[in-house]
Amino acid sequence: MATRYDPQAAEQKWREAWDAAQLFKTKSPQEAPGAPKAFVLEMFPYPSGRLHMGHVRNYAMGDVVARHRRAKGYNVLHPMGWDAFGMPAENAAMERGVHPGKWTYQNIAAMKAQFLKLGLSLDWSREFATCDPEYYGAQQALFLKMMDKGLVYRKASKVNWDPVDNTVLANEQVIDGRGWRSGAQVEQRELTQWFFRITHYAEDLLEEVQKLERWPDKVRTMQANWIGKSRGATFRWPVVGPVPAGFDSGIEVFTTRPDTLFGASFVALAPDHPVTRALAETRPEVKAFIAEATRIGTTEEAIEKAPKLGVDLGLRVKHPFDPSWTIPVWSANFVLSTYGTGAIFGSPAGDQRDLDFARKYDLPVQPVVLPPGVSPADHAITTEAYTGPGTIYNSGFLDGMTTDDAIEAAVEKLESLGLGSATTTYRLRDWGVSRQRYWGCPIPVIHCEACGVVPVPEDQLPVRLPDDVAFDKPGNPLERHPAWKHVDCPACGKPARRETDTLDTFVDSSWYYARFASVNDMEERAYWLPVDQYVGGVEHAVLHLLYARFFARAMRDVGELDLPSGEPFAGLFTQGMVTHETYREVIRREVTLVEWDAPADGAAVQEARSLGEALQKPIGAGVQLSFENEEVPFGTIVSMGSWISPDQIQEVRAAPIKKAVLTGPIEKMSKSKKNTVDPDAIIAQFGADVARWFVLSDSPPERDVEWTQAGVEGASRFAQRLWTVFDGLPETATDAADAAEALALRKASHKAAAAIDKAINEFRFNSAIASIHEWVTVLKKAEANSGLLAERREGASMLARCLVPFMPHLAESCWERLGEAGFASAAPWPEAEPALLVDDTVTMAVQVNGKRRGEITLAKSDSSEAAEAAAMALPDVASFIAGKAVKKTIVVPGRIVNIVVA
RNA sequence: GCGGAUGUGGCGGAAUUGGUAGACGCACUGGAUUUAGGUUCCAGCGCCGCAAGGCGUGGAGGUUCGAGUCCUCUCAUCCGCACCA
Repeated sequence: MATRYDPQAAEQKWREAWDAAQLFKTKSPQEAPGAPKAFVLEMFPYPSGRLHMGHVRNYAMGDVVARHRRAKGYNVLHPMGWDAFGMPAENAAMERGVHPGKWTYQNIAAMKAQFLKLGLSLDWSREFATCDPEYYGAQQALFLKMMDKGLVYRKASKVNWDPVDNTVLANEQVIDGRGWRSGAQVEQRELTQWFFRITHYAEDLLEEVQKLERWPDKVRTMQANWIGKSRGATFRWPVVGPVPAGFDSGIEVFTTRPDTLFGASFVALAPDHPVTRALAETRPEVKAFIAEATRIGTTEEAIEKAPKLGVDLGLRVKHPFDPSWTIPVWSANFVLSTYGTGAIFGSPAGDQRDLDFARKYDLPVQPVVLPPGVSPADHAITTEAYTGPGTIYNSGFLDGMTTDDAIEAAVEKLESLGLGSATTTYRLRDWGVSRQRYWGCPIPVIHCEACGVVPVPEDQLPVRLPDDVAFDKPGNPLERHPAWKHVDCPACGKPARRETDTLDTFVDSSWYYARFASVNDMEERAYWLPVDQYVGGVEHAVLHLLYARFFARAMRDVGELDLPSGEPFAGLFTQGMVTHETYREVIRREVTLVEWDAPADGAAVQEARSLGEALQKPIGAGVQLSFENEEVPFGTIVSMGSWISPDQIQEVRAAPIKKAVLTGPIEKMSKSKKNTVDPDAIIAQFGADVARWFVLSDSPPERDVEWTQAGVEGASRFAQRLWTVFDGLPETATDAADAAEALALRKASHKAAAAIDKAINEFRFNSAIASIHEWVTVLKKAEANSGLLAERREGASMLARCLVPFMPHLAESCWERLGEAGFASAAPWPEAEPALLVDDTVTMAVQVNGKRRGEITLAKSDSSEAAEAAAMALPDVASFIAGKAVKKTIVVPGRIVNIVVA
């Protein structure tokens, strides 16, 4: 009788053995001559203190790739570290009085202990945290080099200010007008900030992202949209009469539609355009408009089609193609100061926003583009602008041209008039990196009244964070520290002030992959980079992944990275989330609602209404909600209690007061919804292998997977069943093997190994797991045949090696049970023998008029004629074609026979 | 509004050059083993139908001997961006 596999004992044993053998230590290029390299990387975690199932899935996927590559003969780099600077540590400091550094390193220790239990094939010798002074010191050196190259600069600008986190946010970090972490409504403030010149690489970042074939299309598209390239023209509208100083040469606008210039009826400036602001000094109505526009811009909750607002600035400009024609200049709230020149011309017939604005303020609407197949008399613009292509009319020298030709002709004309030229504009803006926080990388500069901004000399790096800081007041502790910021100027020696802003933590994660490849050896970096396979969440599609691409270029250009393409991640995989059902406690009220509109206790009705909608379905199904086994009739007043965790369900159901459990939607695991499952508890109960197996098995890796208790238990049962394949192997064969059966079993094993190999290469882990299931079933069936021992042993040996990427500990136990030497984790991949992958017979479907009526099995060498004859001879086929004329027969060798009858 | 995806049994999903739709897993049903629960094993499991057979990949058309796969239109859901001139 087979023994049971004990994951707890086995997993610890193997982890210790791997560790003792230094199995996953990275080899230098010299130690692995001739082997191709593979840098496998998962996005490193923020040390929050606890591992969650999302981590397990992310790192399990990376580990499948790393272990598979290792078995395939690659020299593998698979490191791990910590993205350790950030707000939560400061929040902990404020709430609990613990130093952010202490809190962070404690969390790292706790999480690392959890990580180790997962059995990941990581090289921990390269571990670092971004808050280690060695790391952020190197980052400071990099910052100074970039400053030297002009890739870093300082300017006063409007910034996104998060009033909860008390810091600045980059544009990428503002989502729907709210801070990405705090969720607070972001305000605009004018501050002097440090910027990375990411726009310097806008064109390259856009062009190269299209070439990253091993990135998901979705991410590539998102980045391309974010960079937002537009070709158009920038040109001046000469101003009539006196204008604010500096604008006497005219108002500059950007457009992508110069072909519609003859339809222009106004020029509009952004509310914070310098001209608008200058006029506001003397004109109260302009000032009032700016205030109103700013108010709407920042407080509008759901930015639902904010109304078009404007004010006539009282200026007029001359049309570039006809100086005798002048049009008014307005300021409008829909014009963005940050895009293009912050000014537009309105051509209402060809742009919906311009049309809305023109209708509201009664400005002319002159159609200039005729849609194909429409006559001028039939074309009228009322409330819908026509933005499509067509023929230009009402437009002087552009008349009769197509829109495309007219764009070119108009630009040429503008150029010849010396008013402007063709330009390309990007939506992407420079990356503001100043943060008014303590727990981040100090910006290594000193401000001197005499010398200005002075870089900290290299031999004084790293600029370390002071340890003695207080978090009792909001704001930046570095600013308030009594001594830290007071230093002497490195240039003139006079008293000066240290920069107290720290760098955005996204800077830390923009180059960590290079540090993993080598601390500072450029040759070693060149060997490992780019990362061959990067694995992480899609939420970083524009933030981290764009910044990292920028940094790789910047590092290359300052000589820190020999990476010609500038692309740090050759392959990217974005994995789905781990979800779980949600549960909510429901408390019954001793009232029954007669009608929904009954004016009962207002709040209760409100709750009952919202719940009533949710309950209609479950109650229809008859089982979802019951109090003490009594079904709740629709219309009963209940109140929604709090979210409860899966293990509280029994407790709530058994509660003496009338409570029930409402099963809610399946959502991403989160603390607030209490639908998390603790990896530690799962590992303690089932083992790490089972946890890994389950998060990879059910869904394709890029989609969400729903965690279910039944699913984990199924995975655990399968692990035991797989173990019996090995544990049940007898030492000696008792019968002679049947040659045909032996060959069939060998073929099944070799085909399975090949299928698993292919599926892993294609990131179809769920398919690989399905193949392992089938394989185990085949091997279990073979147990009844006592003559097949050699073939069973061969299959088992291959299976153990194919199992390594998924359930590495169990694979080792199986390997050991087989009596094989060394570690399964170090064994080469079981390559299938090509001869065993081909069959000499084929099964073909037989169709009559495209409907399947039977199947035939033939030798592979049989001719099409033979196949046709065999098909015709099938009784089921014969009955369908009896008495009918066969019009033709299609034979696709090895696939199908289709008989077409009248 | 723009952009990107995705729609297949009760559920997660296979089918990746146009060629046997539903692999594999979960759930469920029946049976065997077990004092019982659990485990394990065997069998069944798209829908309608007693059967013969018919119908089936969101919907409607089309191309083809043959369509989940290709084309046109359409509906739904999810994600991203959102006054970007």
